[in-house]
Amino acid sequence: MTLASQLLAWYNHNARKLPWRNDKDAYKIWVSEIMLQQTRVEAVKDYYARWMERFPTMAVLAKASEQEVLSYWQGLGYYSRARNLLSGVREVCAAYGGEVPAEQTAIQNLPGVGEYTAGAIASIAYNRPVPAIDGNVLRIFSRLFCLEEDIARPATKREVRRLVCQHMSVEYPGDFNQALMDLGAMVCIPRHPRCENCPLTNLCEAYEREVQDTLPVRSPKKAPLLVKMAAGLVFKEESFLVRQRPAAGLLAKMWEFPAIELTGEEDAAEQLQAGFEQELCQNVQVEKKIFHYIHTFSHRQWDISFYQCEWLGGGELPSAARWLSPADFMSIPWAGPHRKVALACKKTPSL
DNA sequence: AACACGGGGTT
DNA sequence: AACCCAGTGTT
Repeated sequence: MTLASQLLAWYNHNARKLPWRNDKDAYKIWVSEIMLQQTRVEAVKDYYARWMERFPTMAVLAKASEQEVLSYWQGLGYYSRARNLLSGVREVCAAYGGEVPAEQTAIQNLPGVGEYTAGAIASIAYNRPVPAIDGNVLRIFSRLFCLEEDIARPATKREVRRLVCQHMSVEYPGDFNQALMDLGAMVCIPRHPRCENCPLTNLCEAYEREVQDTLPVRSPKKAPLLVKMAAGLVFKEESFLVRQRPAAGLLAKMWEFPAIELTGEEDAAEQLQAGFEQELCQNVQVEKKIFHYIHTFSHRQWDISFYQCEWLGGGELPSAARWLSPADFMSIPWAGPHRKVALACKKTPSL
């Protein structure tokens, strides 16, 4: 018996039934892999179903607008994934005759597709004998071979890649890679692995030495930066003033109620009013605070207050800003906590 | 090598 | 409250 044969035997009886495993369509594998990056399976299921209903083929997706695509991604996070997926699919339609290429190197040249995702698509959709090394695989192999170096280090990843290539199934690379994902999700889980259910304990050095709970080793993350913000809700003739965020950076191209980062000691209302003047050429009277949210990202935390404002007049709006009726609120992708406020405003436009 | 990039579930 | 997740791109 080999590692691969033991793993595949286990997989044949324990594979999870997942919506994107119903066939080997490279586009479906691609979409699922991108959605699953840094995102839990349970969170992805609903998004995947809605996505496939609206964008069942690459030809359909290629013709959709970026804004609509972002709306379908709204709430999943890491929005560059959606923008890259759209441009990647357009590239496949234009340069590859509408077929996802089968070579890992070609797949990896598509935007948003790195080594892991290219390996997953090549192995699952095209049966290419290439590894797909993600957090699950790093965790499993760090335990199997008792690797005590930080798994974030390139040297550790190279060592895992070497070991995976040495042990992977050449006959069933797609099932082998998916089996590792399932093992990582159900048995060799991050904390307190369920070794009593594992098909590989006879090969596992960490199990042998009873150190499976101490692996993998990873460097500590730094605390998120705290950012205080103020946003203004300006209502005029049945519409609210909204604007699109810049094309790059956090929540790129998503929409928000005009907001500023608060600095120093100055009064929040004063700073917000000045922001409307400077950035939007609008004169507003900041009134009372009506919403407050703490929104935590992976690397920063917004402490954001939403103020009701009275519109007193203004010049022409910059191109990124416009008046939008609450009836149209769900047609645009909202930036994080702004969506909650938009929903509240939609329900009670008067406020 | 370090950092930017979301959001939510688990412990 | 800390930790983690089917990572990729930029600096």
